[in-house]
Amino acid sequence: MVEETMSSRSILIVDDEAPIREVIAAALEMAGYRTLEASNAQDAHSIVVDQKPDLILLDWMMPQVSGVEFARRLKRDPLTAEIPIIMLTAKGEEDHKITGLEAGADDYITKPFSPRELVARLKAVLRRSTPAGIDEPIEINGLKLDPNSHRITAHGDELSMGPTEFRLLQFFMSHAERAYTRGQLLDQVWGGNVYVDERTVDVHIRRLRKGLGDEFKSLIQTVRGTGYRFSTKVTETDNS
Amino acid sequence: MVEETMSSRSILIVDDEAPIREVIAAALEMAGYRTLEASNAQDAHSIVVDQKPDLILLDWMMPQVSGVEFARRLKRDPLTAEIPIIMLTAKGEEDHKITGLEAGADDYITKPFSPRELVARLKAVLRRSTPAGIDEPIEINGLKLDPNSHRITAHGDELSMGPTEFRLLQFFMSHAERAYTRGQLLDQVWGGNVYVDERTVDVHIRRLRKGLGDEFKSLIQTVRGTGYRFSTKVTETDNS
DNA sequence: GACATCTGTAACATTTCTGTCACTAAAGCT
DNA sequence: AGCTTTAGTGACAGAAATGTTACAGATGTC
Repeated sequence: MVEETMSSRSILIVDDEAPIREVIAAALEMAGYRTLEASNAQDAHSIVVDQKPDLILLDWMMPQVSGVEFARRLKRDPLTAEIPIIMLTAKGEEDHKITGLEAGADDYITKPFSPRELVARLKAVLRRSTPAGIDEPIEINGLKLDPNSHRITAHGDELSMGPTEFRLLQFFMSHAERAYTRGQLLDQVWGGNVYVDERTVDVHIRRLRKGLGDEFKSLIQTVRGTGYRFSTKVTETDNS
Repeated sequence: MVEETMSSRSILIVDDEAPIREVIAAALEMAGYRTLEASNAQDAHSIVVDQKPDLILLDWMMPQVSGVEFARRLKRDPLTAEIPIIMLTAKGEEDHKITGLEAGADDYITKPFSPRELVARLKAVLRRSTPAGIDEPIEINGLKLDPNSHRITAHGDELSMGPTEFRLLQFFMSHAERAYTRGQLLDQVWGGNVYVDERTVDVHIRRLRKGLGDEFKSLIQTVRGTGYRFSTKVTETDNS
């Protein structure tokens, strides 16, 4: 997995069972995050206000104030509403998904889950919810991608492509001039926790090239034996 | 499903029931993996230490030492901690979330599962456990090799060559001024246990020189009776 | 529900790479 | 110079990687 180098974020883990908290904390710290822990909603709330964690992992089942209730409360307060929440639900509680969504959770993880999955989804949520800065439009040679309006234009003309192609292009444009393997692209664009054949990447590359049109499709270059690369340096006899 | 040729990875299957092991082994071998089998923790441990498998498929339920216990043991030992583990759990055992997390499994598969799913998830785990480091470009006399973009440029102009030539050049550039035998090159560039005629190296040297062009091909020097060498110092005997 | 869109996979087509061989050229040796 | 050994070269068939197309299921919309 290709790691992002960013100032370590802090994650608040809210669960009434200490062993679970510890396991999760260990996994997150291994992945380079700082962790905070709380066993109940009261403590959790103090910590949220006090430490402003970057994300909250919230167990659905908790004595007294339930996870849902706590989430709802956080989302109501403008001060804390922006903090993304990932709900931890156990098998069989999946039906409560709707309630959870209403409460304002940003993602769900169903127990049991692997540490990798946890970290992967956590990253995804963090990436998505990063407020400003990262969402700046990227423009290269007249090809402009705007993450906010979700639009791609070539010299002003709008190009249309599917969501996956959009994310793929977005990733490429923000990581130009570097070759990525299909596996890395799956991790970065699809999200680490999917089980998809690597050849699927090829198909989406094809769709992306098609969507870019003749003028820009050459920016997506094949690196034979490795993967693909987004590069403004066009070479006819391109190869590895 | 046609699979990659990569130096086939070895997977250790640990399950006390022989039929299950065989089914799994067959599926994995079909997908191009080498398989090792063990019916209990003791055997499994010997194999792990001895053969260093790339991944372990571990049944949750096992007589004597349970899968969880075994996993925990492996993760405790620095020597084996890096080997990813996929747990096989049966229906109804799903609740053992905490134990499994603590044990350090990298993924879960719930029986019954399709061979297809197994292979897919296995690939995903393997993919993630083999990170791609960020390497520094190497530059010598205007010849630059950049592992990140996977490019070779001569004074800015891109040179094109095949994957093997790329690796060969990469090896040479990071081990300049030293002669290597064909055997050593096969080991280093082709990777350990390949059975390839040594003269094949000559052919790739030829291709590499061709790819480098007139200006740089003299950097690849023949050491008669021994092998080849990458050197910036042009030998006198060549000046005739 | 009919319709459109998107996704992942499989199957087939095409391109590129690989390892060998046969042969030539050069170097070493007596 | 002859003879022997070693390296350079071009051609080629099979293997491998990538490109392309078609399709079935999933999802969302009206």
